[in-house]
Amino acid sequence: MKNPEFFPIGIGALSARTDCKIETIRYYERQGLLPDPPRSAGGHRLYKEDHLKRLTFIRRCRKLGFTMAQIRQLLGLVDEHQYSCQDIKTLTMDHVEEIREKIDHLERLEKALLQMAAECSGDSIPACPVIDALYRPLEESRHA
Amino acid sequence: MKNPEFFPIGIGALSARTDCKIETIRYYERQGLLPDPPRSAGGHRLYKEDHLKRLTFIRRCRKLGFTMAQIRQLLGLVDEHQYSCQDIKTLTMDHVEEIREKIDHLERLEKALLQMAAECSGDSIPACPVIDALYRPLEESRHA
DNA sequence: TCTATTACCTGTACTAACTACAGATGCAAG
DNA sequence: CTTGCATCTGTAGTTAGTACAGGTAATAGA
Repeated sequence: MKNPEFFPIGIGALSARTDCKIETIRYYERQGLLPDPPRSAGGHRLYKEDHLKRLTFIRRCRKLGFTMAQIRQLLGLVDEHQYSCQDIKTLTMDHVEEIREKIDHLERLEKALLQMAAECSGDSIPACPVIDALYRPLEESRHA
Repeated sequence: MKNPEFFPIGIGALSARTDCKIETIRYYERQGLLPDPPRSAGGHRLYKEDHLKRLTFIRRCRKLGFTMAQIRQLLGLVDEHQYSCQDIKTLTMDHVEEIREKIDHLERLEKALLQMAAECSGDSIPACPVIDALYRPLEESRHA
C-alpha cells in the first residue's frame, strides 16, 4: 500500500504534496506543530510519511478555519493517544459555534451597508447619504 | 448647535468620545488617516471638532468591516470633494460583495464540520471519525 | 508655590499566520 | 567540474491595532 521508495523526500516535494509553501512548513516546525525532521549530511530536511500525514492534517484543519492554537490542542490529544470521540466532537462543535457567530456578524454588516446604499441615488452628484451617515457627528445621529 | 467651549480637547477626551483607544488614535495619525493635530506648548495633541468627526467616520467604517485601505480611499474622495454618490455606492457594494463571499465561505466550513461531527458517536472511546478523516493520507481519501 | 497625581509623550515590541526576501550553501546532472 | 536548482538561516513585512517602558506636561490640592 505504501510507497516506501518515495521517502525520504525533501521539503520541496513535501510542499508540492501538501499545498503548503516551503516557508510555511519551516514556520510550522518553528511553532512546534511539526517535529524537527532528520537532516541530510549537508543539513537539508528529510521527511517521511508520518510528516506528510501530519502536515496534511494541519492543512486540512487550517482550511476548516481552525486556529493554530486549536490545531495544537487537537494534535496534543492525538499525540498522547488520550482523546475520545467526545473530546473531538466538543472541540469541533465549539468551532462551529465560532463560525456561526462570524456569519451572524457579517450578516448584520451586510444589512447595515445595504440599508445605507439603498438611499443612494447612484447619481453623479457630489453628495451621498452614505457619507453623510458615516460623517454625521454623534450629537446629530439619526433620531428615529 | 456646536459646543465650542469644549474644544480643543486632549487625546484622552477624544478617545472617550469615539470608543477608540489612545494608542489607536496615534496609530491612525501615523498611518495618515487623521491629520497631525496642533500641539500645546508642551507637545500634547489638541483636537477640535473636525478631528472628532473624522475619527467617528473612521471608526464607523471599521465597525462596518471596511479595511484601512478602503477607508483611505473613501477619505481621499471626501477630502478632494471629488466624490459622487455613484462612487460611494460602488465602493459600498464592492464591500457588500466581499462580505457575501466571506459568509459563503464560512457556511461551507460549517457544513463540512457538521458533516464530520455527525459521524461522531460522542462516546468516550479513544477513536473518532473526525480525526480519521483529517488524518487520512491523501492516497486513502474517501472514494465515495 | 510645591507636590502629587494624572495625562500625555516617543519609541519599541508583540499579536496570527504566514510571506518574501537576502545571502550563503547543498546537491545532482551533464 | 561546473552549472543551476534546491535548500539553508535569519530577518523583515503584512493587518489593525495593543501593550508596555521610561520620560515629560498639566493640573489639583495643600
